Amino acid sequence: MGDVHATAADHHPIDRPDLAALAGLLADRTRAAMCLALLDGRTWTATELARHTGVAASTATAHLNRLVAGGLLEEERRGRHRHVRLADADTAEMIESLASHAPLRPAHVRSLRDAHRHRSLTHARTCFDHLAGTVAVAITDALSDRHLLTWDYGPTLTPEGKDWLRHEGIADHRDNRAHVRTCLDWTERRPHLAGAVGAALFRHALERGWMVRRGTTRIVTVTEEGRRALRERLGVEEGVLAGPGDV
Amino acid sequence: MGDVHATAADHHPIDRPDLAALAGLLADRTRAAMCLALLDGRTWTATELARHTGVAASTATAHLNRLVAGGLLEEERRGRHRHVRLADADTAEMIESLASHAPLRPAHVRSLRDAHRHRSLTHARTCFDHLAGTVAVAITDALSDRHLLTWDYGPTLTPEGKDWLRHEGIADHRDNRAHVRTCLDWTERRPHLAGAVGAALFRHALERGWMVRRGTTRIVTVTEEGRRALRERLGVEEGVLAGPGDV
DNA sequence: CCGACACTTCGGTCCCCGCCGAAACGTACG
DNA sequence: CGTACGTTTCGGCGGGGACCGAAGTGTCGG
Repeated sequence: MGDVHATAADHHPIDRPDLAALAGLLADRTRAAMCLALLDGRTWTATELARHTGVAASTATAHLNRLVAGGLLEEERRGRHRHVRLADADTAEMIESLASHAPLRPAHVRSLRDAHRHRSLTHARTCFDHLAGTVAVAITDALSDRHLLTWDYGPTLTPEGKDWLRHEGIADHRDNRAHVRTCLDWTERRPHLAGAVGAALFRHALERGWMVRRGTTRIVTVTEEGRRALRERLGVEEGVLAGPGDV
Repeated sequence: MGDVHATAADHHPIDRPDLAALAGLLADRTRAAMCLALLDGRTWTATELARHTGVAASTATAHLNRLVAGGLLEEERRGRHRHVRLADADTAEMIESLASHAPLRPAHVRSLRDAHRHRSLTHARTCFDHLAGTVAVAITDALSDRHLLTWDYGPTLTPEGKDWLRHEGIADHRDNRAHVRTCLDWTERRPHLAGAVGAALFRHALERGWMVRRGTTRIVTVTEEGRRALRERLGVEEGVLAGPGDV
């Protein structure tokens, strides 16, 4: 039957997901650290990332090339700067989800500053477009306790929950198919609210001055006003909301 | 101030997720292929996986060692055989989710058998404990059309949906917090029903003889009886349910 | 127009790891 | 027992890629 391998096979080009290629992008300490840093949803320059990960500028260039080519990052050249950010919310979710499944490794803490920064991160941080950390889990729990969020057959807003969002003016008007997702917290190992509703809630909190972002990091602190608002509106305990001391 | 790095830092052991380590496990073609194969939820022996991925037995041993050590696989030694399977449904979801984000690569098709196998896989296959492929997407769409499943604020069963499951005898009695999740299909790039409800539905279909698994592969075929049942109960079009010819 | 700066390219080193075959080990089966 | 078979260990080979420093390109600011 001679040469067979050039017949019907070519008519149906077979595409299979290249899992190894995607995983390979994240399989390096430096690139993983870059992606984790970019989870703050901001735009970083190449030099910032190089300094943050502790590698030479030339090494950072090579890594960013691969991440951009792989579609994980998007770049924007402005003058002599190379700005990069995560491609989209979907990519961010994938990375955060992967991180939540990853084994925990004891990290080398060099200074008291490091230790404090870590405490702040576990307390409240951004996760691309929504909130993560102890505070996020507490808010999620509070929503559940008040029957605004239910877990039967998957996390969903209850009718009361939808009304509450509208009443608070948080409802995401741009799409009426707002998405409730939950995100597993690495520190808490418990789910917190994510998706479009989680993002709208966080945006709302920032606009009302309930929370502020700490400089150029992922760290978020809850303001005095925020503590009051969250206690009054959701019954979140003040103790949980108090950060690890003021910096 | 001399030696500082051995003070308060040690009191607070800092654990950070080792994203690179987890990704590294999947960053190899052979290991990725093994995990993808294991997505059928079955138990494979080391030799089977070696043959399936086309590597020597000794190479397979090394890979399995790493996957087991990394917690992705669980093993069971029986006599001279080493049986492995994915650690749990959570791990399977993570891999499938990662696969759905991975870039598609044109695969090398060697034979007509390969091409046909691929068509069968895209039509209907197992995804650990539930169904994936064109048929799964069609069923999910049908559930949505009949308002048994809603997408507002995240995928959830409607009250009608819960009643329908109970009426059909599909309800998962083991836990009343059954979980609705959706899984992005690589072939369709559209979501299909997963989670506990998806699993219960698939189990039900197997028990009623609506579908049968094809040998030791992930391939699933819809029986004549299944076609009728799905059309009558959910209004799924027969055309979609017909497989790519009988083998 | 000249220095400072952000980034890139290039050359070179080093190490990790995926692969194999050969031999050893242990179990199953006649 | 002895043979067959599934799996493991070991040695060795080869390639890919992570890293750096030095030199080059382009841009901004004085």
